[in-house]
Amino acid sequence: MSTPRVRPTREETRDRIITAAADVFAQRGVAGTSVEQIAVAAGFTRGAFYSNFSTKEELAVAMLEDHLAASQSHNDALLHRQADPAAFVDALRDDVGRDDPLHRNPLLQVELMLYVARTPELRPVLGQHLEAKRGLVGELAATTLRANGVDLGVESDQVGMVLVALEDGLRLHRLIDPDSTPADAFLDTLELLQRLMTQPGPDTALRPEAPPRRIRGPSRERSSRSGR
Amino acid sequence: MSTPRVRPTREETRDRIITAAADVFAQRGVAGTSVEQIAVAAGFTRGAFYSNFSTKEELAVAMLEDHLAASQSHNDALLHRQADPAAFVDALRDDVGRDDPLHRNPLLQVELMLYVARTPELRPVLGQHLEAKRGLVGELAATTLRANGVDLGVESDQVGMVLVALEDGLRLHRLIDPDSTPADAFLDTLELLQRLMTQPGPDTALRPEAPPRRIRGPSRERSSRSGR
DNA sequence: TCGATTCGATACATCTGTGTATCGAGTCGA
DNA sequence: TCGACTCGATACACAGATGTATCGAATCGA
Repeated sequence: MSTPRVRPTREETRDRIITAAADVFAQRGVAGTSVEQIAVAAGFTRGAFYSNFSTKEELAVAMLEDHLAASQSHNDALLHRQADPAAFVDALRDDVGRDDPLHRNPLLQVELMLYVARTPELRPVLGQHLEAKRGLVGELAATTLRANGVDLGVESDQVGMVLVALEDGLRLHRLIDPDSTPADAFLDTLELLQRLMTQPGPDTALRPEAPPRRIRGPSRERSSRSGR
Repeated sequence: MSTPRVRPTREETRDRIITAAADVFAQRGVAGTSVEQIAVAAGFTRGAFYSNFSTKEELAVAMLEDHLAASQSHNDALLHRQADPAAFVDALRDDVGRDDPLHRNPLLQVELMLYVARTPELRPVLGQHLEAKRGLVGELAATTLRANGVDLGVESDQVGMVLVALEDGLRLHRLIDPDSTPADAFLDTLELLQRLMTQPGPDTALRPEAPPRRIRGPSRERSSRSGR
């Protein structure tokens, strides 16, 4: 049998603190959270906190770096396994059901972005990540469009910039009004754009056989895609 | 001669406090700012603050409402004076050089959005404003497209949702890396989209006579548009 | 000009948060 | 099993923030 642990590993403690802090940061913000609140949320006292981190800011940085590393490796995997170049939207759809706790917490994501914006030495870190994501998304989009014989006349990086900004903008607005900004608004918009770009020109832009697609609305039902 | 005021009007004091608080909130966040810091930034003591507001939160709400009112009336004016329906981008371009201090401070805008997101009773207020802006932008876009004989097959509200989200997303990313997210990225993207939508179909999407337009880059120079 | 009132400054009591120093139980190697 | 070490809990000293009570100068009406 395994050793009946009474005291958790140092790393376990550290992870529990980070995980708990993620929730509290999302609720109250980094500045609005005390070390005590973090420790209690993790089931410890401040002693445990100061034994693992020297300041709240150090914890915030660790949390950010954890997330960026996870996100980065996820994105790399996404790019490499891209078998079907036309499945652009599907590839991004995989992004949704990720395990990373930060990824599932839009409030925390925005909070950390704001935190980074106010911390000059962190900006390059997130900036690089942002550019990488733009590159990935832009490349996926360009590949898809190219496969359809479309040339937008803009660099893929710029397409990436726009799409990633759109995603984060919708995320932000969803914090304010989830009803008017459904969770799948981004993916649905992607599909719409894809259709518009690979369609005949303006004169026939309205295709009767493809009824106007509702972006908003109860499109919760989604055809369960096969494995992977 | 006018009365040599020694003591500022109550309203002047209030406005000075709100204006000063806007700066401090942008720098440190609402939660990270003390009442003392606000008072000092406004050139007063805490006594003046508590004489005008009962809590920091009340000040934040007042600031938000001031901004929303200004923004709303601005948007209304924008809609009514829309003489040329094709000048969609130009209409929005007017939005840039506005006097409203909050409008000129993207960090504060995001900070307040996050503040609202965490304050349930404020969400409907900002939510309504968001929907109004979506409606305005969507309507402007739809009008422009209609004038070009384009029908996207989506409701204008949804176009508005996407465009406003794009604007805010770019704003957010600009906080992290202004170099890779130029100030005019949004307007340039609008122009690009407008061109794409009113262009011939995919087969001729690449128009040699219109060289690929750089969204990013030193496009700082902008042809000074004639008055109004 | 004189009282009444307004409003910002000052002083005070209280509370919350921080970081460190110390303690003690748990863990691990020999 | 024993001793050294690790790490979280506890206690303490200190700093900063909050809100209120009080004071006094500026303003306004008569």
